[in-house]
Amino acid sequence: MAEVTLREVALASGCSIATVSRVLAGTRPVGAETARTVRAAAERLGYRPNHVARALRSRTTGTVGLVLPQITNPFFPSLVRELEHALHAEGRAVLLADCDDDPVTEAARIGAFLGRQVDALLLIPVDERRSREAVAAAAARVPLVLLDRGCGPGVADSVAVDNAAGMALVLDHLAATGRRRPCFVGAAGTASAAVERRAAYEAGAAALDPAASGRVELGDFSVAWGRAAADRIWPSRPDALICANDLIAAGALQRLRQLGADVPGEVAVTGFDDIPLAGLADPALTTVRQPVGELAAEAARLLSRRPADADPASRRTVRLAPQLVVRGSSVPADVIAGS
Amino acid sequence: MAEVTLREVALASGCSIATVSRVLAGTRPVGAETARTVRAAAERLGYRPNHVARALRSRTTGTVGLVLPQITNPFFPSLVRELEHALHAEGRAVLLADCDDDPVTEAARIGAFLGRQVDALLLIPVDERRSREAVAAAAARVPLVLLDRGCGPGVADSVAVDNAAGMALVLDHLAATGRRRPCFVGAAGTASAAVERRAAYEAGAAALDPAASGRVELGDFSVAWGRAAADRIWPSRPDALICANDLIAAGALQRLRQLGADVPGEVAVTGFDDIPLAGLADPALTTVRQPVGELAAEAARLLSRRPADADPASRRTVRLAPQLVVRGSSVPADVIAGS
DNA sequence: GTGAAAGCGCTAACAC
DNA sequence: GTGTTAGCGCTTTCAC
Repeated sequence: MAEVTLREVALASGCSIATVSRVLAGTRPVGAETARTVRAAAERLGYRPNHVARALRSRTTGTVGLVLPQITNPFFPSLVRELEHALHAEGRAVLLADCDDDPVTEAARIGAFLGRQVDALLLIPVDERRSREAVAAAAARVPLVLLDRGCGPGVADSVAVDNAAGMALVLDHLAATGRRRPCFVGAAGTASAAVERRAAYEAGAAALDPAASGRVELGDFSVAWGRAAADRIWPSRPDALICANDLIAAGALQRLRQLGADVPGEVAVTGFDDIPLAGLADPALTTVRQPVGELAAEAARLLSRRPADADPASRRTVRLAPQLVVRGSSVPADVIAGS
Repeated sequence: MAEVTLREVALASGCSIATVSRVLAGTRPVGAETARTVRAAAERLGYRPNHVARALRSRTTGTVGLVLPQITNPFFPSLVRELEHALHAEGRAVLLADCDDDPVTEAARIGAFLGRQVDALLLIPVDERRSREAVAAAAARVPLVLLDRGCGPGVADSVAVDNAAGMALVLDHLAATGRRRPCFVGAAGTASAAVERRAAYEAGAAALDPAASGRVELGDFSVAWGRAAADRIWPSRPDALICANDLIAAGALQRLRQLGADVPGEVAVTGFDDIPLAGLADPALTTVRQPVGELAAEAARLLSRRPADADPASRRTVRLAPQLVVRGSSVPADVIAGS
């Protein structure tokens, strides 16, 4: 199984190695006749280009590092999928790193990828602050796009959903369906999703009820917190629980039903992200779908556009519009079926 | 940001490139004094080895390709996580491919990885039969380990859970808790998990009830099928629904409750895999946990052990023992709490 | 124990 | 349009 090299194809087709390279890589114009001969020889010998040699010479590996906090976070798999497809379509390969939600591990993985000469990095930072140093250092070396979460202003290009718009969609929907006593169940901390979604709730809820902006409970982005929050909040009888993500919503929904609450009759529950679990809950969760495919496409576009040494001042933040998905947790099933 | 190379470290430390290489790679014994000087110079200049150059010369990239059917399948993320950690611990990087459940895409991704000179492939085949050709071809070129699913006998080394043992755990548990009229809800097709789990049910169920082996309904590994199966089966009042995976079980459980069934009072429901959803269902699903960490460790071990041109006849299949996780869908909550 | 030299397979200048 | 000539940065003989 000795690998066929350019040299052997050149020998077989009677021209130089450089010409063969040009034909096969399409780098520069080549005579039609020669091209045909070369291609035939390459085909016949079963030539497969050696990407490592190519990378060494051309100083570009065609490889992108994808660094994420925890692949087991249910929102990430679909994002990974879209990114993999978008990048593969451009002939690039994806190196994957899972950071175990730890900034130290994250820094190590970033370093390992840089050592492997990735052309660019796609990164969902573990932490708004504690990831910043490693991210900034990496962004100085290769094009780097932040996804889904921010990492401080001006650190790198970033692509994320428009959290405020998503929250507004939810509030409009609840207002339109007659809810007047909403309550927000969010996450504490500085993560951009947590902060932005809460701020948008506070800004928009006053339209339903002057007191609504103050009804905010903060925990973390987990099912367990959703359950606990339901226990705390239900005695005050809100008519809508607006949760900062689907995990919280799933937990809240489950506990509300255990407490005997009628969902959506007495109380609506909404989530955010539209992870697979959202459609499986009972009743299924009304939620905000992130435009995962567009996020991936936009991230890929930013990566290829930015030259290696681009001006840091030109950093861009792209915000994409989310979509409201109405399901049974906010509206009776017959209404959905009838619409 | 000119990269520091061995040459510069050599110049700075007053010895040859070769010596520097030997010190930094630890390939061969080097004088203690020289080593110290070299290391200091490398440190001071901020030397970072270029993996691409190393790969070209040493013909090993330190890279493993991980090819899977669909990262959005909820069983895979935790497996990917464990594999990434196990491989990173050995200094290897993971190239990820998502095949969209399509054997043609799968073959393309395998080819792309081979072109990138991966040292080895870790592969969860899309299809028992339609993946075989590409897998066999790849296995002839690099060490290749099949994970979770088989791909025909003797095609490659493989690591998977012992499905029969898992099914036996479920049947023993149900028998011990007094169930006597079980029914199996599985998946049609030739996928090894589908076949092995069904066969194990048929072999073991007769101990509970001579007629049980015949009570088998086959669809696919989805929530929707679980719901449909519950509709079909509930009229015959089984006292246990043994599902081939957690998605089926989640669907069946949801529908059974909608039909007014008392779970676990009237009927127990069990799953397989222990995906995150299993713990979130209401009541939480009794299921069989795959030893994900061990699967990953064993796969990594097989990869590093097998020499490139190993004898095809020495192919190994490793089966790892699963673990029963008893939750509320098969046993009343107070029993679990009290145990 | 250390250095000199020869490439790994490919692409990029530079001539013609 | 095509060939010739240099390497990319590293590891690895082969001498000493």
